Amino acid sequence: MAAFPRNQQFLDRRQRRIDRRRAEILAAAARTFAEKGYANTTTREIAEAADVAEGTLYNYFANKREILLAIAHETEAPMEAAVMATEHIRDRESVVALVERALDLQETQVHFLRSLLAEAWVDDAILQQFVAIRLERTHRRLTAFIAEQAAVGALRPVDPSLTAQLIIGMFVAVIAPEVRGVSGPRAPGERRALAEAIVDLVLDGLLARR
Amino acid sequence: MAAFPRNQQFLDRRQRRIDRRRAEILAAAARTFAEKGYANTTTREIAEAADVAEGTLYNYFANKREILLAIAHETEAPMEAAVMATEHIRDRESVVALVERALDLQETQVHFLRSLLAEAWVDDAILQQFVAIRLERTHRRLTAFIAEQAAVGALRPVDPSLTAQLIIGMFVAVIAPEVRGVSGPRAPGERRALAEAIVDLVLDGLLARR
Amino acid sequence: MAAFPRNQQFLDRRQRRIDRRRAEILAAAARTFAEKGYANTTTREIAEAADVAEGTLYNYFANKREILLAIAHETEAPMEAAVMATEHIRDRESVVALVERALDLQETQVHFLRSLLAEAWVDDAILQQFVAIRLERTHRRLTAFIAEQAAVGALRPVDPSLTAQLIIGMFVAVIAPEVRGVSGPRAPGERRALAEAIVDLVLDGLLARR
Amino acid sequence: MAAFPRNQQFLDRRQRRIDRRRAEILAAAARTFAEKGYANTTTREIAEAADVAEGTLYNYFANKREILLAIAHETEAPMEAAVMATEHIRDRESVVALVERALDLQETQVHFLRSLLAEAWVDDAILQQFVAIRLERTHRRLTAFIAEQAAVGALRPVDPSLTAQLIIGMFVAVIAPEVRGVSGPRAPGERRALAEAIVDLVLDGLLARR
DNA sequence: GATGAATGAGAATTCATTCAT
DNA sequence: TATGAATGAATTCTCATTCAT
Repeated sequence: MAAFPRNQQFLDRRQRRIDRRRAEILAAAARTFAEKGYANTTTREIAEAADVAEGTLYNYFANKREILLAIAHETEAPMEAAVMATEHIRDRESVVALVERALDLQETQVHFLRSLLAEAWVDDAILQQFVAIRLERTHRRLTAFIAEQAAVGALRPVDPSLTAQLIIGMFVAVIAPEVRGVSGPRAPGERRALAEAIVDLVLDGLLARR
Repeated sequence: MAAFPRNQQFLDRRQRRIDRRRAEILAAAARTFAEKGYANTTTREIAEAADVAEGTLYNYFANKREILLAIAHETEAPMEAAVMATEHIRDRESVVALVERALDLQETQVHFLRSLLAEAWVDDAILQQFVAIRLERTHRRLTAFIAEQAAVGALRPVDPSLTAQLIIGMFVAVIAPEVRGVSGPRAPGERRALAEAIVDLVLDGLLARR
Repeated sequence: MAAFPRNQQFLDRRQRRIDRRRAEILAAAARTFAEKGYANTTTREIAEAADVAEGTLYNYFANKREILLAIAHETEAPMEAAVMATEHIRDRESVVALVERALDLQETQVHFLRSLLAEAWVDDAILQQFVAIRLERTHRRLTAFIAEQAAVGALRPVDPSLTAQLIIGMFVAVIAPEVRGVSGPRAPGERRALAEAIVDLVLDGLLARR
Repeated sequence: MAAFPRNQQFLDRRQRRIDRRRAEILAAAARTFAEKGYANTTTREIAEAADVAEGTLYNYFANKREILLAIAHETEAPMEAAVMATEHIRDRESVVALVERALDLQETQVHFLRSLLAEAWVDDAILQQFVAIRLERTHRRLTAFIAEQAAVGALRPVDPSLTAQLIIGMFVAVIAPEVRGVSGPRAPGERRALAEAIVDLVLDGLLARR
């Protein structure tokens, strides 16, 4: 039928419009949640930020909490990628690259992350489902890596689990200010220096060698 | 006047009763805020947890936010003490002692801290007034200490500010699970091991020495 | 014009399609109203039950209330027929036939009637326009019939109006469970027994004759 | 303790005030539900009718539906009494008394009943819990009575269950207009005539005796 | 000081109706 | 005509705060 492609095209266009609208609402909500926190944000504010009517929100999300969960899901892909990257830690350079990547949080992702983390302090389901689960995986991988390197004599015989936790802490400390919104994005050069400093500290320690 | 001492005594007793009641309310509020977050806690819940009537809260605090601020103020003394302690870092043992102390958060303080930190993610005034200000002081002291030790050749010539930030991150990573409430308090022996591991890692690094 | 018949035919077909669609919507709405009540039924539910889009409803009816009124109008013909039938009460057999017919409510009509009666409890316009008006006509006819039969000595000298009201009450009591939806349709044999029992009771009373 | 009675007295007074307020809200809600139906009545309207703030409703009832259920419960006592009264049917006079009593619905009860019955058309839980259950009990008692009287030869050998249903129908027909609100309360004399007419019709039938 | 019922502004959510496609 | 996303007024319910007792 000749009409099919044309019809299909219309459907596609409509679907694209819907997808775009959904993404706009999500971005607007993330911005607002990041600014004031989930509980202090009203659906009216989200609607205004997204430039739609309040009722329109409910054509895309069942309720306010579903918006938060959708935001949390949006962070899954990039966080997953970051977790995967911990597989490839081999040498100094790979670690530096990893830290750099972790600092490569786009503006949008910053809002999504801040919304997520602020709520994770308060909402056990969010904490467990979207934060703890990934921290734990990262921790496991790092622990395994350290243990394995220690076994072959490349690293000192430290407590692998504890050490992994401390390294993650450094990591978090580095991204925290930006995620919280107290400092803007870092310049690329700064990122590199930061990444190298972490690796340096972790591998060589502070003590001066005689 | 002969009546004075007796009157004074009454006033003291009354004052003590008032102080005690105030502290009870604060502890109850901290528990509840820690469990559900400030915004999700109703004054009714606070009143119930404190076993007083809702109206009674308003005899002690001007409004709900003042309760939160009072909680934040309660954390000032212990946090101040922790900050002060960073003055005394001299050798391995002093650092270990410091970390141990930081882990010495009483049950009550845990609730106060969790309430405070959860809200600091969302409320700029809280963040600035009660958290950032102390982090910055700690960071300054640590930076100065590292620079000074490097100057005399006791430490390697690292970037002192960055290193200070990373060390604080490790610290935070270690207390975070308990503050967030995902793990219970640690056994004393565990604390010591943790403190030693941190110092070990920071000072000697991970690399195996040939 | 030669084209006319063909054109006409198209128009007829289109008109039939429109009429059919309208009837489908009405039936779907009646089912839904009957199940949940007018006020608890959303236009979305009606549309889904009729398998059309929500907007389509508004091509056939000006608004939700017009759908209810159209349903009410649908009940006019059968109820009118029932009212007319009261004209023909002559002997036992004719009354039995009348009651049987009243019980001959089709599945569809049951939904229409339930929607109508539920709303008549709450909506004065509906009550007056579609229910009361017919009850009154029935009552008038029955009253006249009883009076007239009493005048010729066929019936006892009762209060005709009151008696008419009581008879209508029995009627209603008999169809009520099915209309309300608490009992399914009755078997034909049951209907006949019911009709005969009513006539029996009304004409002969309960008292045993000596 | 001397203070006890005084304290008790205060509590009683407070409790009485609370009970009174609750009853006022219930009466106001019943009036409004009776006028517009449950679903068409807003909590704002109830509050206005009760002359309290909207929030106050929720100090007395968990939600709007609980108000309806409380209304339904209010009808329990009088309806129960009416059902109990069917026990005492013995002779003409007792039946007349029974019908009279059923017509003795106070203004308030009329609103409560109308709210209840209107909703019973639409809400299965209400129908079952508050209406059907009592109709069934009444029906059982009446059936048993008729069967027993027929057994001793006092009544004709009719179908007791069917007859009971028809009698209930007459009853309902008599009270329906007032409950629905289309006719005002009847004068006492009228009630007596009505009651006697029902008994007359049921016992003696319509047919003239030769 | 203590109480808790009353308040009403404000929140999330629903839904009849409109209208661009 | 048919569609269904968009709208925003209206609704139910919550909750910090007040105040009479």
